[in-house]
Amino acid sequence: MTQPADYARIYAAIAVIPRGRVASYGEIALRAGLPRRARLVGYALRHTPDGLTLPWHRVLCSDGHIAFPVGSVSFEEQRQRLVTEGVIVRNGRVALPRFGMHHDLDRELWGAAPPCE
DNA sequence: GCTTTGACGTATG
DNA sequence: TCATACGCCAAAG
Repeated sequence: MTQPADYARIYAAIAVIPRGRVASYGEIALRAGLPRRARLVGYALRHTPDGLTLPWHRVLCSDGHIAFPVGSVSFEEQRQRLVTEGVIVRNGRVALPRFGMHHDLDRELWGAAPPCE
């Protein structure tokens, strides 16, 4: 069932994530029209074609933690890239309610300033 | 073709 | 918050 077009949509969905924002594997899968296929997103990222550059560091697990093992080179690189974009990473985790794409709705409700902190 | 392996996710205790 | 279990499914061997 999985076709080349599926991967294209996965890569496209990732490319759309705004700077300073993050999304989960599950969200990407959903946006790509592939519900419950978060693992496929992981596979797609692992095998990103040469020449295609993506904001892969903006993809996290559903609870906001970095998928790589803590301390691994990839982990550090992802954390660094996120911090560089202004995303707060604490203990290998990101506060999805604040940095997730879904947070856009809150802006309309609360304005520029977040309700807390 | 069957088994194992994941850059995952949800449920449950 | 941590752990364990199970669902998921394309690739790899």
